[in-house]
Amino acid sequence: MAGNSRQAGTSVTSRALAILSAFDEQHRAMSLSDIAARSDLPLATTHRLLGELSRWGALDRLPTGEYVIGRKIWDIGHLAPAETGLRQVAEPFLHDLYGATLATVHLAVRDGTEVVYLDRLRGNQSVPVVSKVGGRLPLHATGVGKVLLAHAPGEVQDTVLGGLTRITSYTITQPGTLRRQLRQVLEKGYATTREEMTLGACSIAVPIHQRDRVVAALGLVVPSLKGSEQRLYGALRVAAQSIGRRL
Amino acid sequence: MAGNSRQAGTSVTSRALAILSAFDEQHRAMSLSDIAARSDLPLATTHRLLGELSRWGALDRLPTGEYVIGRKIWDIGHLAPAETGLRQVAEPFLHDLYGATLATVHLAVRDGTEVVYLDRLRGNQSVPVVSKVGGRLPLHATGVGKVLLAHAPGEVQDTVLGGLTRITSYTITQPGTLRRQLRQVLEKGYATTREEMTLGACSIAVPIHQRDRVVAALGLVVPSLKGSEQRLYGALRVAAQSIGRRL
DNA sequence: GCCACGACTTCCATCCAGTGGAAAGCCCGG
DNA sequence: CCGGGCTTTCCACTGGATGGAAGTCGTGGC
Repeated sequence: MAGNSRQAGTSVTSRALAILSAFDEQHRAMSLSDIAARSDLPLATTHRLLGELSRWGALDRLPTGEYVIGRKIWDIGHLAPAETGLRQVAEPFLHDLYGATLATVHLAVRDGTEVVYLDRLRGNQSVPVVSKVGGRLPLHATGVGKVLLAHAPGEVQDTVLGGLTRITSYTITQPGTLRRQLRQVLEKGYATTREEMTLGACSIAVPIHQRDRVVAALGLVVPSLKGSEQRLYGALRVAAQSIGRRL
Repeated sequence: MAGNSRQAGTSVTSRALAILSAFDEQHRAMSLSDIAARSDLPLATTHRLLGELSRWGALDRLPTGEYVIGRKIWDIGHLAPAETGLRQVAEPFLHDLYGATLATVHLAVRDGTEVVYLDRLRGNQSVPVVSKVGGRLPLHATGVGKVLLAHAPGEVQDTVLGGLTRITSYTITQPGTLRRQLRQVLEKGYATTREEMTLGACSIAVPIHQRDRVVAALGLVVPSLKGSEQRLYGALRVAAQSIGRRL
């Protein structure tokens, strides 16, 4: 007595992809049952797909039996032109920026209503930051996020402004306040945050233009912007222009 | 009149994976027909699978109609623990190394008979290097490669020694010579190359130990090792030990 | 201007590969 | 030694993937 009653709209391929989607920052290692539950697939099916994915190298298996994302995915991911191209070009300028400011340097793009960090240079003894390369954060509480949001289509802005979650006591949660700031970002050419994402961390960020489109943002994280805002902005602007010219 | 005669041993999932495998360093952007040819699948099937993969975000489509690896793969790849964990830990030490030496810094692991570069800090005006983050190079012609090869299982060594391809006129292609060097790597604790991969570039590299296993290699690329070998080795050893302790 | 050619997209009858419930292993901890 | 949770294997069934062919689009040669 065997069954067969697949849900509508789920091709075989998308099931394999659903399994990959089950992994995220909070779920880097999962057991068979976890994965089956999170991807909403029957155990037996999940088991077979996990086998195929592991054999190919998309997943690895830990000694504990848990599954994790494998090297092959990491590998192939680095062929993505947007990410890698931009990174490649920006890399030396990020180093220069770090050398000139000793602040944590961020290179980020927008994906939907989130910031995705493409690269990060972390100063050794500098402010603690939560960003990770490949990681995501909300658009409204980071320097690079505000820049990207200010240059995003209106509908994206509306979505984000409609759900401003509080992260620290300084996070901006009033749509009106943020909208005003976004207008200023366009006027002044840079965005700042003051402990809105992490207590003790302020940031300043500028857009990177490719031709006349904003494709990424470049930011610095420092303990305080007091007095150094213009100097940091100057360094950022030069770097962002140089990167943009080379795209 | 439709047909259906699938080759044995090709599950649906592996067809989707075959498509992803069709992409590599030399083929970052391909048309439908290219992909179908390279993954040895019928056009119509490839077309449908490409559609599914694109819809999910595994692939993007350029304005020209060509397909490229999409951000989602890049994203998920960064959840791979081996790659990301090691990188995360090593990052600050790589910066220190760069600061201390101003040489190009490499962090790499072995995958089969190749080096995979996990991270690279490129000095601005330093020697040109061919490595890319996520890229692969042969084991026998790079500093990090020799280290990883020296600590690899015998069968891997045999395979590599059996096919030493020439890259520059200084590349070591005599199995005996290389085998002798590998023994020295184990004795001295570090490996060197002299223009074996790129003319005008020498390198020095050390292993990174996790408990008592060699999990990665750390290397520097400089115009010349003359006189600075011991100083560079010292800096590398300290960094590698610090990284190893934190794993 | 028009046709020919290549590349991409859509269609659909066929049929076998994927499916998933169930049952059998396996492993701990009590 | 037994019970419960998790993983692995099994297999009859069926509906979705398949791919040859036909349709469409774009382009360049004459």
